[in-house]
Amino acid sequence: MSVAHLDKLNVAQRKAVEFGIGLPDGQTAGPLLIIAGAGSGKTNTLAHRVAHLILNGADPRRILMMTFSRRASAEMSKRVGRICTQVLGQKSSIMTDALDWAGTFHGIGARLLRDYAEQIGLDPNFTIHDREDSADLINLVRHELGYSKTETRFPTKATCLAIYSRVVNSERPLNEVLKDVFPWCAMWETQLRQLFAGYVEAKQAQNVLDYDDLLLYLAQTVCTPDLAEDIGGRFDYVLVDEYQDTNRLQSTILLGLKPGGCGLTVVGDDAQSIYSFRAATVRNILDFPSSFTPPADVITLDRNYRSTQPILSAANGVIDLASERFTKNLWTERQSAERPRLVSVRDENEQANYIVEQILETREIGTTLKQQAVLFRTSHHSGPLEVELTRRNIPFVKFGGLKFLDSAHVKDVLAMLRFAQNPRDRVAGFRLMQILPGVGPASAQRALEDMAIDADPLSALTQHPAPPRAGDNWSDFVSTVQQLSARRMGWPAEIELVRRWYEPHLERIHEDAQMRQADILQLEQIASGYPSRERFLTELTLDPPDATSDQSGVPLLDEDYLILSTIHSAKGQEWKSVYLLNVVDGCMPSDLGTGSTAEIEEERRLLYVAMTRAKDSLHLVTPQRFFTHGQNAKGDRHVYASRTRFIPATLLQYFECCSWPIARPENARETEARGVRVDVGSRMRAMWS
DNA sequence: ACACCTTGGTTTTTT
DNA sequence: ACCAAGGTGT
Repeated sequence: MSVAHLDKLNVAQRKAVEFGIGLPDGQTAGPLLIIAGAGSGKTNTLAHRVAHLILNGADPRRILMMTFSRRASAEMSKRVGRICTQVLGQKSSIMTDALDWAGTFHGIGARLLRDYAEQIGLDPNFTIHDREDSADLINLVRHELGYSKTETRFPTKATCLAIYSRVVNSERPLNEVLKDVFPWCAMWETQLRQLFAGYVEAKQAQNVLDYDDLLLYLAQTVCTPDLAEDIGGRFDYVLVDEYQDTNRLQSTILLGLKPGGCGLTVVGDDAQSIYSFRAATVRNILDFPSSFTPPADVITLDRNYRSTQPILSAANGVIDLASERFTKNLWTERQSAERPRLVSVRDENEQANYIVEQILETREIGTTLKQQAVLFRTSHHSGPLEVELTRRNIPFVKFGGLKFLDSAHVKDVLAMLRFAQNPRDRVAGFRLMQILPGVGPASAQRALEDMAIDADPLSALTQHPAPPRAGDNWSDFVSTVQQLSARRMGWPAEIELVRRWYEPHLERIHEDAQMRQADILQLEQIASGYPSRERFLTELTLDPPDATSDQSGVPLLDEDYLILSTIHSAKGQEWKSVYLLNVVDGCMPSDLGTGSTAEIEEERRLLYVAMTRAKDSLHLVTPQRFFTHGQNAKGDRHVYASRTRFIPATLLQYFECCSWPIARPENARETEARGVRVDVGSRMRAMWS
């Protein structure tokens, strides 16, 4: 057996790859925790371990690989595929095709729940609500309970959902969560409890699951002895990447799947924990070894292969100031004379100009656009840059932030498909009916009520009298639903039917119907890539197309384009050149996240994650002022900003500090020489005299 | 009674 | 530039 692939690994990596493989009597490896710093070849090591397992006779169909985010999951699958090709040679495509239990916790959850639905009393036709849908449903219950008319303002639907989600994901009681995370809502504890009870009942009556249910139901399932053995027995090896991003509920699932920790490997880095707003906790990593008897083995990877020493020194400097650390500083042998740049510019427009110039310059010397990325804290920070890129015809793809699927018109079309799939889905029905002119919340509720109490909701809908002023629109709607449910035309012809029903409404409702229509045609394109309506609906909510580029749709694969990404979505990625926007207080840390020290610490780790994405060159840009688009009560248009608090004066030694554009005195003189003065005001007055 | 319009108060990051 | 209450018109 060839072990050549192991030669490229360092001692620690190799230990992690070979851990517990080749034990006598076919014993499986015990639990293993790999603490791995940024760029230490973490995913690579995991991928090698998978390849090595297969090489040593493990059945790829019985290997489960999970992570929290879709981007990380895609990266993991890609790397495993590549390593397997190298290691396994020609057999590899058969083997990697069989490795199909790879995905996010939510995606794996959805898949397992469809398999076990019958056994846990779930209708396998369940539909999945995204966050918006869940909020809408919670809002319906909120109205029913009369909480929209309270004396003082009841929390909004989004806040209610956030609280609910936090309770579920952190596995903590409501009163504690309220006290710690949502103190301003603590007075509503009783009402919230009632609201959540109603919400859960509504979901069950409508046969829908929300994101949290995918985990919650799975956790419940794997904690039921018989089923646990059955599900756990399907997998010989369970590997989890980005373990610091998991929360209590997810660790419950893991421990349920593999109570003894046999075949379980998790990889993580506490310095990169940036999802605590989703109840992720570093305690999962810290407590992992002692969750088992005997405790899990721990292997640490602290050699960085990605960045040059100056970049790494700066990043280490930032994370050194964190109040709590568990992992060691990273080291590398990649020397370079170039320190990361800290660039001061006047405002966000100059920031955009600076970045565009640098990017083009870098491309001139041979770094493609794809090897460069612009990162930012919140999605809208890239606004001015996107304008500039579009103006100068530089193609880009943006990850994170507003999605295609969030736009109203796309949601309308999807709601129709969902409603036909599952007529008990009230959120979908409620939305659809109100599209029709002359139909509002009251008429919609009445129709849905009729459907809800009927054993056959569809026939209840046909028999329901049309609302007085809805006219023909109502019967058009009903017959469209019927045709879709009858499934005569098959997929993807169905979506064309939906489009034809929706088009007149689209033109009536929206001024910019043209652009929106193009989106719907694009949705149709995407839809035709899926084998069935069910698959399309499920996979679209769990795995929506997350990249948005300027209008014309995602650039072709062979085209070169620049990457724009939120820092969160950049996790696990790397680029030759990285540009970080708005490295100023108020953006990093976001002034929304400066409440508690824990939040500030998370913002610091965020900066660390961003900086460690860079291989060769790193630019942190600090505009002296930036726009806050009217969110403060004050509504101040621009705010004067100072450098982020995470880079105090003591750390400036690690950076090359400069301002841009470089002041050129002769330019100033030129302007003055040209300086013809015009009194525009007097000309204006002259116009009217 | 209901749909639709106006006005006032918000907003991160991901599944 | 977006969502949730209250007011107005049919």
